[in-house]
Amino acid sequence: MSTVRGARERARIEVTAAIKDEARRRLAAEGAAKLSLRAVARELGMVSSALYRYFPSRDELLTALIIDAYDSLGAAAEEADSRALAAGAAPRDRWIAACEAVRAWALAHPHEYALVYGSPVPGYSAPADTIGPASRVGNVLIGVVRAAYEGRGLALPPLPPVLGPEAARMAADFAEDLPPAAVAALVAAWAQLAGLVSFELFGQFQGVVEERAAFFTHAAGQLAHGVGLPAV
Amino acid sequence: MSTVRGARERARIEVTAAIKDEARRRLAAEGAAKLSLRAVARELGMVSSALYRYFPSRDELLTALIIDAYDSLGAAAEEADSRALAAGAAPRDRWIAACEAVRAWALAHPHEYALVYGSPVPGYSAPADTIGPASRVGNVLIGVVRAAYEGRGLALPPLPPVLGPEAARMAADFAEDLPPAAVAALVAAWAQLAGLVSFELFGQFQGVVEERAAFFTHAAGQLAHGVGLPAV
DNA sequence: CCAAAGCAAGAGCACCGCTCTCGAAACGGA
DNA sequence: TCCGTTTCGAGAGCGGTGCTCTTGCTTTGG
Repeated sequence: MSTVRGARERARIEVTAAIKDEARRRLAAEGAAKLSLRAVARELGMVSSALYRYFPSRDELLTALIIDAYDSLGAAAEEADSRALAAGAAPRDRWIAACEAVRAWALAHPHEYALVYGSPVPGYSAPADTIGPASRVGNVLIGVVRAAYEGRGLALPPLPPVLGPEAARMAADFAEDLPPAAVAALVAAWAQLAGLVSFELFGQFQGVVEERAAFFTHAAGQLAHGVGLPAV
Repeated sequence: MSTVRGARERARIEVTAAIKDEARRRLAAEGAAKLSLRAVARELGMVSSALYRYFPSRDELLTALIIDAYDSLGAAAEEADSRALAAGAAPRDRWIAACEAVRAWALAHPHEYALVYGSPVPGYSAPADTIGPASRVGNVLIGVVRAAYEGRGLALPPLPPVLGPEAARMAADFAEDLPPAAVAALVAAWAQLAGLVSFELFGQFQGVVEERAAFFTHAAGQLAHGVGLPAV
């Protein structure tokens, strides 16, 4: 698969990784707005123009970091769910574990979280390369709901008629074995989860919520209820 | 009150407003990241250094825009709720109307919404001047829940014991006449509402949700249920 | 072995936030 | 009315940015 042909390709891969590492370091330290190519190059002992051999623009570098962040966040959620599953947790507890993993990752990597779920930094438009890694968290949540559905079933209110076709389409696209109402609820819960994490991370809870971990766990439990997971 | 003493103060007020207007225009056109003092000054026919007589830094200009955005958003929510109230709407419908007003404002002013609910742009720290205007949306939601509470009461699940003191504190701070469980649910719903709007605005629903207005209305209804509003 | 391709380096362009100085204008008390 | 004080716009300038182009050097592969 990834047969490295010569010293040149090897060097290219190494330098590309070094650039991303240094960029990630500066991103964590100062945020995306202050991430400068020149500073990254300086820290790596190269001149700024040399960096353009590896990334055609600052935005492309940021996009690479975004993809890595999606992957890292997705892996964290997957791992937390796997751990909960191995411990024999009920769907509701797996759900909460996944949500808490997302929150923990966000608190540990605030600027990377802002990069993926905050306001889009460049002109606009998340490139198509990001949609794959971006869905990993969603897939974890889908898996939890699927397990509950195949077990005791889901407790969901009926969908309003106007949303019927839309929910059916979403179900066909993302989880054809689940009821459309469950898929629609899942998408909403996913966005709401991000809202809870973003508010805490971006300081909106300052002076409002103090016991943030407990509050979040409670809210995640409410989200679990919202997607029909049994309370057991 | 605001007696303008001389031509100097009058000019200062006018120029300050003109700067903010032009900055808002450029913000709407290109986003906060690309808002430059020099471009604003250029468009206003002044030299960039002159602008520092009115705003000590770019961040201070952005802060002023943030405060205005909070106020504009809050006014939109208040107006929508008042209209619903005047039309004799039930609390649940007032709630949905307020949520839809927030979404509509966000869609109409995406960059300003990103400024207040997206990732914090400058170094950090929302200044203290923003907390007043920031609470207007929250107050609307509180008012709707209060009306329901004083009417038929609220249908809320019990709070986990660990959150008892925290919820009581939040209730004392923001709505002492409401049950702590309602206030806790309100805060969570507020964050979740922002999550729904942010996902739509920041492109996270691209390729996922198509019928966004209907989907949002449904999700807002679920949020209403989450804060205990009767379904009537 | 040698042409082609990849590479780092440097100079340079246009822009940025911000500071400082300077002269003109408005202000307000004597 | 005069005059010191304050406010203001303009200009030059500093250090920084993203990005481009040219210039040679090195690796590559036929």
